[in-house]
Amino acid sequence: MMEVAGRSRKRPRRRKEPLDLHTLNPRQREAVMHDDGPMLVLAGAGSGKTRVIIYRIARLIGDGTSPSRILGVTFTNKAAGEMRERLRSLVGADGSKVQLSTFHALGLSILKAEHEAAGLSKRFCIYDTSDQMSLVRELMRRVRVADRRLDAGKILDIILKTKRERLKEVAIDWGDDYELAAYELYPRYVEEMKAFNAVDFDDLLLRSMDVLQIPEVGERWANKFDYILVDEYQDTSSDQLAMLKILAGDRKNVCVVGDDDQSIYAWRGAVVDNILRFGREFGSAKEVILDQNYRSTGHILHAANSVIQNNKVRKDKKLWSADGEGDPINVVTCEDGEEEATLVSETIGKLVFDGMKYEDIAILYRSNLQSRILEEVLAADKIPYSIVGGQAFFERKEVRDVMAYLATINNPFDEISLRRVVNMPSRGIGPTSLQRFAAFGTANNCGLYGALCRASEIPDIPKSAQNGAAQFVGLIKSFGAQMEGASPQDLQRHVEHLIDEIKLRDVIMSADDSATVSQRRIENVNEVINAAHRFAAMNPQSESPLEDFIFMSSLVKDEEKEDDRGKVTLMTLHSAKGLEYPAVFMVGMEEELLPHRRTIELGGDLSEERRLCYVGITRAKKRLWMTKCLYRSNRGKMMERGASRFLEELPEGEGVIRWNRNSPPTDDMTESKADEFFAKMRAQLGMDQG
DNA sequence: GAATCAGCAGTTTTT
DNA sequence: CTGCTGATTC
Repeated sequence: MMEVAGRSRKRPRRRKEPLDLHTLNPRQREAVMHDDGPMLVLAGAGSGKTRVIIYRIARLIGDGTSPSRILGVTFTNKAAGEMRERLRSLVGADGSKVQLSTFHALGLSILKAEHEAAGLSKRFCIYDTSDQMSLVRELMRRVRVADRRLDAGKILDIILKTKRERLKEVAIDWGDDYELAAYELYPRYVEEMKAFNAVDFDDLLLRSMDVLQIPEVGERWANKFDYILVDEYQDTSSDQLAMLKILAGDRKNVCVVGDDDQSIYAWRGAVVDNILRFGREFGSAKEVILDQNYRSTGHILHAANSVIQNNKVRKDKKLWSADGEGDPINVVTCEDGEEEATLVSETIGKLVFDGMKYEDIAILYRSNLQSRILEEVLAADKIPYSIVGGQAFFERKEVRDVMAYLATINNPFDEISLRRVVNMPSRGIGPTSLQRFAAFGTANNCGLYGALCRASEIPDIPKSAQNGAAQFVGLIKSFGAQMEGASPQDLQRHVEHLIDEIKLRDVIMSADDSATVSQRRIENVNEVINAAHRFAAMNPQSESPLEDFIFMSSLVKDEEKEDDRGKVTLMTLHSAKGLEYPAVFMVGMEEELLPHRRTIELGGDLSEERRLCYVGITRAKKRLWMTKCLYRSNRGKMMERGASRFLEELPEGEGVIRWNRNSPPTDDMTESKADEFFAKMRAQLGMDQG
């Protein structure tokens, strides 16, 4: 299984946790000690579920199971990495032999191993969403089904949905332009993906499922693992469940851990039902409920319980804590968004004055739009912050450019990557020439790359474009030959050479943008070289390093891990899942923001929005503020706002104090000290200005 | 082949 | 109010 190329993880070595079962509560111990057969662990927020998984794996190894026959499945590479580390600190070297993977990486492993059976040639590539979009856009241009400005994303959605449901053609339910366009483009999408030797994210699951249907292949994989553990099971899709069933074989030694109340990705195909009917899928399953919370204080948990209880379909459980009630939670009404941001900023100032660290504080919101005003005010108040969920490293334009070159070198039939780089830097191959090349490729069944190879045979192509094509093909071929049989250690050198060869840094420097932006881009390009180096260091055994490096880049959303210490964290409620902070602000607790307008309009099921609220509340360890505005400027216009219905669902009584920003409660924590603090701050600001 | 402009849409996003 | 896309222009 492929290693994740994370930033060099220099975090302090974790203290070695002894495998002492007495540190577990009875329920946790039950889950850890459970013998064979399926088990569902319903783990409420903050109930120590990761610990249970780690300890269970350690216990299995301790009882003689070979580590390499244990499979742990997570949803993110980050989670897999963290689990690997904790495991290593618990059981030592054996821990690294455990197979830890995401469903998608697992699918990729299967497709790589069984590519012949899957009908893929050895060098296939993975298309991510933006590659898929490019393909759909290209198809829209080519087939003028509806040359009006249709949103390629919507068409893609329909195509992908059809593909996931394994339908032969797009169902026409509404007969609108999107459906008709998708209907027209669907077969072409499939055809082109095949011609390009490309698979998309869904294919990693769907096509590996196809392969596993072949009896001897399925059997081989079903016998690979003795025990399977799945984290965040509430987020599994029906395909993932199906895959799990095959891998589990008849032994059904499957342990899934999840929380139906934290299922917030149904819109992305997660099936909450998977958790509610796990027993039916796997036969009589043991069920363990972890509801003792080790994270938050009482009032916060009461609030969370109180809100989530309003969801009708759920596994009944109630979080409780052995610790005290703690501070009440604050529900604050503000005038408008700016005042809300100011309130948050000032309160953070007080918290820090009282000794809290910036990194202990998080601001959560429903939609990324909300971050802007917060940023402005925090910056003005000189409060350091960092935002989670910016553009992922491998999605940045200049990084994609490099990766597209590598993808083309690896698989020249990958036309999306090919088109991206063929005229970068400029080689005199404009849209018209490209069009002619493409037409020739189609007519002679040799693809765009084949056409570029035979540039001189094609009429109506200007000499300059012919030369450009020859030069380009020469470059691709030369690197292709170099990469052939290259060792992982060679990879970095080749990538460096490539970047020089295509004069990427010059291209960036001569582009429009400001010096700082260009500088950043060049740093990103350099970072690709570093990433190649890290990849080589982590995968010294890779037989096709180029290919594996590209795969890694498609599967790993490697956020730039800037140093978040000393900074307040801003992020969406979705990104906050799995994290915890001593102090949390949930801003924009308003109708049409927290139950989001789109969800309200779609009529009916607000349970996922409620879960989102629940996730937000349960991130807080000690202090929680929920803020709302009476007015908010929407798109240029001030709009009156209503309080989120979820605020009504909070408990009554001393655990929740509701107040208005204009009349804060008198017993405010350290008001006099805070005044002193702000006086000092104002003086400082005054000095800065003068 | 690059630059500028008008028009439009505007949740969430682990892979 | 923004940010992106496609079309138009030089």
